[in-house]
Amino acid sequence: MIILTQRDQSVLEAVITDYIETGEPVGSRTISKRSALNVSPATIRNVMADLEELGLLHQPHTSAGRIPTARGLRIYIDSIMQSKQLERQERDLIRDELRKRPRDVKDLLQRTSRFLSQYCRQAGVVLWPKLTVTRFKHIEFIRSGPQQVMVILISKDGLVHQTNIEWTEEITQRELDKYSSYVNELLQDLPISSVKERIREEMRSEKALFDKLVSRALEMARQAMHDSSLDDSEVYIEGQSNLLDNPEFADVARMRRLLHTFEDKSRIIRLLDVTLKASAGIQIILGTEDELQGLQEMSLISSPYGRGDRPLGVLGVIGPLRMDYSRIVPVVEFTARFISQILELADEN
Amino acid sequence: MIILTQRDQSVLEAVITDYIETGEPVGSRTISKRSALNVSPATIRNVMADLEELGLLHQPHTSAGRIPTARGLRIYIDSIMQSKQLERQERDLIRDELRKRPRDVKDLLQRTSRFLSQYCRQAGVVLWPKLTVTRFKHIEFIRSGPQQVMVILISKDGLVHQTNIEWTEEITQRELDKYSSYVNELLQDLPISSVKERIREEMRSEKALFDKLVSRALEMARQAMHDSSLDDSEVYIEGQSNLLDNPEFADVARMRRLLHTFEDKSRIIRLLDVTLKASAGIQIILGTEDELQGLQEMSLISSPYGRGDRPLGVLGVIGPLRMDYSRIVPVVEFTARFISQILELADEN
DNA sequence: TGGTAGCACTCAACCACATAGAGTGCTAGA
DNA sequence: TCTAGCACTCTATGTGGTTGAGTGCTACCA
Repeated sequence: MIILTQRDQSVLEAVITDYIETGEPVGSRTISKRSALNVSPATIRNVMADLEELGLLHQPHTSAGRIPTARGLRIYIDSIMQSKQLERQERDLIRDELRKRPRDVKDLLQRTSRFLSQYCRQAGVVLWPKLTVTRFKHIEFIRSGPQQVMVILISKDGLVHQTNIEWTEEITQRELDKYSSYVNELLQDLPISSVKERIREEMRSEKALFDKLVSRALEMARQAMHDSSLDDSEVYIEGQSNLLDNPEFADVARMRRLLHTFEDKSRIIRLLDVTLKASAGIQIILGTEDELQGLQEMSLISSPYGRGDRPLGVLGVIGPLRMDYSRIVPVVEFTARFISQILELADEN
Repeated sequence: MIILTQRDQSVLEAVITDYIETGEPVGSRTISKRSALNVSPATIRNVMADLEELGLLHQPHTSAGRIPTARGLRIYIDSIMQSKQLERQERDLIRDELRKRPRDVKDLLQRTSRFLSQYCRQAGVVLWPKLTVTRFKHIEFIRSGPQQVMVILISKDGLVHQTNIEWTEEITQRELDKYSSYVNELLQDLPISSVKERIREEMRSEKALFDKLVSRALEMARQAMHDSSLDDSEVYIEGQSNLLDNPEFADVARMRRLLHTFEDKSRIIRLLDVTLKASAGIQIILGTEDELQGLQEMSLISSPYGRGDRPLGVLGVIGPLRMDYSRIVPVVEFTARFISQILELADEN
């Protein structure tokens, strides 16, 4: 555990704030002039040397100023930084932006992602709710071939999921309708995670053993819910081009690495899944080599949305390590809360 | 109309092939050695000077070689280039790639886009089928609140579309089921473009005037089909990072412009719509300033897919002007044909 | 003992200048 | 009509010098 004196903290904060603003290494003179503590550059230099020894600052070359390391940022974020409060008008703006034209969930989340990217001038990211955490609302079997059935599954939150299944014998739409309505009745309001279980249970019941319709309907439902893609996650990343405006991406090689990472969504999904499972409010992950390969020098501010006890997905902002955390953190926090509200409303019915 | 001698054509072709390969301006000496016509560099220089005067070649500075202009490329593509035939094994590879795991349409097209990007090492692009060009298969009204109805609309090709409508009075799922089955009967197999018309017609019929259920069902269907998003297009662009590997994007400013363009999909959609409407097989658009703003120096190779008389969407490849057209054109062509086949099969039922 | 002033030192960034090499245009000759 | 040769142009690359920001260290002060 690193213990910093009040002055150390002030200097660290000053370096970081200035660095976040300018993106350039910060010299001792600048800090001496800017910061509240009235000490000379030479003194600052001593403190900075100490902070460098602790691994919180870094000097690109001997005659340059300092920039914060990931470790330095970590400490700043965890114990020094004060998140700015959102102004009322800012909150209103976010609300208006997200509330307009309440179309389907997909639209809402896509727009959220776009909004986050624009408002924070970084990349906005939203992890799509997994079906498995919502509740069953409706299923529909539709004949799409002599022995082919298209299945549409709808969750309480308004998520729509689509699969195809092959059936062993020819089947009419009329029969399928009967299956649908039976299964709908049976599974109404169940958490999707326990649907499989319920079906299996029911299949063992007396009714299923003797009633051909029931047993077939159950078999079809079983196949439909067996689909592995039920558990698939999807992720929206918007505003990647905002990242390019940061001077840290003057380097083309870096850009390329980053875009590659964004295209291979699975890695991002895995990362967001961590936040989802932690589900402990806002979370900030700094891209040191070990944690997010491919996102070195990047940083992720994210928060789960949904009910506290039942998070649906994750939303947040991806940007360079040099981001204005004190501004973006409350924006992400507020957005997550607001989206949760909207979705909860839908879920009531 | 520009008339070129045989030799002019050969030189133009040689410049372009070499330029496509290396990305560097091509000098007279290189061509003299490489090309089949055995003439000295000096002669080539004369020809090149002529071609430059015609606006087909361009010289970045006096002591550099030539690069083709968009106009030069146009002529090359239209009348000089011979598309390579696809090897059997290449065709098999494409087929295997696209046929595996026949999930829903979305998945298929997304994979197609990804495949095109990987195989051509450029960005792959797919314009999603518009609902309006397919035929009606199934509609489902689902209660999502006391006065709110979620509408799921499914087309023959397996496209799923979702809307919400507000209803003026409270309504039960049971009623909604009746509406669904009535509307399904009524609209079965109609082209979606004429569905609105059909509904209006039916609303004027005697039945609708006296039967409350019918009139309400029709009203609901009308509202559902009124949704402007029916006509929305969506577009998938994959493999943007491939573009970065081209040396022409060493320039960061250019990159940024390009990414911005890709994020504002509406422009791309408008562009692809042109191809869709022309529906005349493969089409190559070169990004001279006037045609595609934001895509300067880029080029689009695209082809509609679907039936000839009823194209569903467009797929293709976006890359720099310097692309291996002779290789990519047949790939796009074959892919479009193959995807059309797959979708047509689904449409039969 | 902690803070400060001063000074020598380091290093990137910038500029001016020189050089090499690729490629051209032009002219004279086959 | 084509080609060989030559002078010319222009970029890319490299070199050396200068500038300025910023440091570390030491000596001094309260």
